[in-house]
Amino acid sequence: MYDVLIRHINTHLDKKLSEEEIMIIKDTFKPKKLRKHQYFLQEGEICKVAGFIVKGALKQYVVDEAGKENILGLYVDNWWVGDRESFNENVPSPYYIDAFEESELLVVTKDDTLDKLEKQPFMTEFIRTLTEKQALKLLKRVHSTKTYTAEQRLAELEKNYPEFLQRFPQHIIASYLGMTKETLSRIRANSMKK
Amino acid sequence: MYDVLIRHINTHLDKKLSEEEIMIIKDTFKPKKLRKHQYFLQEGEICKVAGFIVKGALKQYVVDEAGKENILGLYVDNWWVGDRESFNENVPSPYYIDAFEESELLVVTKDDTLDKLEKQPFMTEFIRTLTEKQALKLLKRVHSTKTYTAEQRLAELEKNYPEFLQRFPQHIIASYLGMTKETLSRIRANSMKK
DNA sequence: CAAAAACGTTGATGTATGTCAACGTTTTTT
DNA sequence: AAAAAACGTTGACATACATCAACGTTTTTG
Repeated sequence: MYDVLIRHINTHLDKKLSEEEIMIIKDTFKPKKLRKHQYFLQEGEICKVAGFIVKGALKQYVVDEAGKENILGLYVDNWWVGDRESFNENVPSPYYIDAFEESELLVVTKDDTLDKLEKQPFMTEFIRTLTEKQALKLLKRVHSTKTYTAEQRLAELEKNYPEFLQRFPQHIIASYLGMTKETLSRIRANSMKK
Repeated sequence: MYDVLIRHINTHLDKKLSEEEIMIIKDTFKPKKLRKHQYFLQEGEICKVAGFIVKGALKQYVVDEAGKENILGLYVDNWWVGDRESFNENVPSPYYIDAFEESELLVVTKDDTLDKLEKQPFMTEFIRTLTEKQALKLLKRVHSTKTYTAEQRLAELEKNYPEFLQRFPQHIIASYLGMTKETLSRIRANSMKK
């Protein structure tokens, strides 16, 4: 279980983790299982843990006045979940995050993060790289939501995250891409014909 | 000149900068002036410096096949500019950044960042906070671009960054908000009437 | 200061995508 | 296995916004 996380961290750092560092990781991250549909975080709550997805799939969303889920993020194996702002600043989160599939996570609490992990240079370095990469992805998403047609956005998703299309149903993908399920359906029907 | 930057860093950290740390800052950040319309970064270039805006205004954009500028970011006094991905990974940037007004920056090179700044815990901590805040803003922007109408997006901008409306002409604001200048003009005409 | 460029507004028209509704299929629950 | 819920598709229609074009005003430039 932990080796998935360790391999993940190694691929994002310049040098491999030492035995000692690996021990620290095993000591601070706790396993947590989520049933399908179980909440990881609810609107109004403070996000108390950050989680690494060993296996599974989760979605992050807001619910609008009409009660419709608006998908902001999809997360699968080897990704991180949580609301960083809520976690860091101890403020209520505006987001829901729930398990879309049965999922296995490794989670850390805020206290453990501060007391153990952030004392470790390898960890602060790792967090930094990760946050930066996340920010870059988001900038690209802002850009693509603005400039591309629904069809182009789908093509981009197929290219960058083909696994999403297998794992999530179409109405979820549609919402993530900022379009309705009907539009997505029509686009697919169209591109079939070619 | 440097006190603007120092004050800025102080507001983002838990404890104030020491005299020694201030010396390091003064030693690594170099003043740089940009004329109106001067490039800070061009598409295809590697972003060699990161800059803090002491005074001025810059815009970040991509140019599409039709030659149209598509504004991704607007930056004014007390903000940072640069392409982090290009800067960090030494890869060509897809973005243009240029001065919209005569601007005064304080810039650091990559080498100085690694050799001097990132040896300093206060600086890595600062960069982390900043990157996180940026990521949060971007997530909100992804969300708002997707879910709000043109009118609501303008209202949001007026609330969050009223200074933009003063400093940038309407067609720039429109592009930043992901709409055409005509639409923006009509929205304003409409809300006047009320 | 005259000419040119940039900017903002308004109207006519086009279009991508949303909304609403009905229906068949697949999956989940009991 | 039956019933219920979730999912995907298709059609008719609505609409927010883009595009194109013309024109007046303001700003920049030689």
